[in-house]
Amino acid sequence: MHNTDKLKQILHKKNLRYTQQRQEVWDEICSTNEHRDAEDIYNSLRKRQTNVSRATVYRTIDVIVKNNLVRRLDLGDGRSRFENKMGIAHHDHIVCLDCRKIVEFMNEDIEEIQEQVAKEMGFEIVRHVHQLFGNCLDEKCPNK
Amino acid sequence: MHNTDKLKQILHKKNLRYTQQRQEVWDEICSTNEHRDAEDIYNSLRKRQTNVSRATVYRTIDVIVKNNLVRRLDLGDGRSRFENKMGIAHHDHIVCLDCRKIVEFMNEDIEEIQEQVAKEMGFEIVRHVHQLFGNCLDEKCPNK
DNA sequence: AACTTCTTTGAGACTCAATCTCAATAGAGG
DNA sequence: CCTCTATTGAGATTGAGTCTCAAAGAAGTT
Repeated sequence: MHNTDKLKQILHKKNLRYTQQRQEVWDEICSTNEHRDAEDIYNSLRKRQTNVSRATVYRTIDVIVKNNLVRRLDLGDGRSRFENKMGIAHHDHIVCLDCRKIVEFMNEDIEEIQEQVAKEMGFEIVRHVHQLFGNCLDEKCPNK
Repeated sequence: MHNTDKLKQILHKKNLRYTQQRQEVWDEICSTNEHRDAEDIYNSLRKRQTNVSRATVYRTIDVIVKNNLVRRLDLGDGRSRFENKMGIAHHDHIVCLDCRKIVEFMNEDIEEIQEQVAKEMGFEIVRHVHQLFGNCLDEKCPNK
């Protein structure tokens, strides 16, 4: 399904209005697979002469996060990153402490065990955060 | 080892000074096993007439976190919680979305698999964050 | 005990991501 | 094209945490 249609569909379903600004923000987010923060997205929009206010960028991101088009990532550095979720399977993240590279991983066994652990402790998991921080062995990474 | 000695020892090793204020903050942190934030700790100190400034509370927490007496916990709600690490084994956390109860868990298999996964992806893990968010089945929990 | 050196403290200013306010603007169904 | 609401933009505000700098105070030295 095309970007425009997907956004329109969701906004309509929730009785929200389809606006130029929301489309611009959504287009911007769809334009790369990097993990960018709200400020980056805002700046990219300005750079291509698209005037959407900072408040609207934040508000639009909230809407699309709540509607599962985008995932909010909190890597503990004080600002949220966002990643397009369209057609992307669940995964968690490994972050290089030197070059800040972010790599995705997914392990079915971990997923199962954590489900089991939670059950044993009397919990039903709604969501989880699993992040590994370390050093990558990449040649181009500083500290090599 | 007694609280006072442990703190003195560490400060001395790092050529930092042992002060009344640092002792007060450390005592306050040792006084419970809850996961409190800096503001809570600051308020508890004031409540018992102990005047340590907010800046000093934050600075002291930084010192003891860096020296492994205390663990900083980021549960994604915008402020750090702290937990005493003295004699406490490694564990991760399950958080109830309804009552905010925090329970600890530890699973050796998950620890091993995540180490393995990181290795396969060319990383050496330095630290990790693993948090499960969900609903507890506790009778006293709201939404029951 | 007095001296010296260097660290620490407190009060409040400041930062920075994110949220809020409210008047003006503009979707969308009739 | 009207009406009813939702949305927008600019800038103020929030809140956790950090910084500044003069004054206070550890701790080693004589």
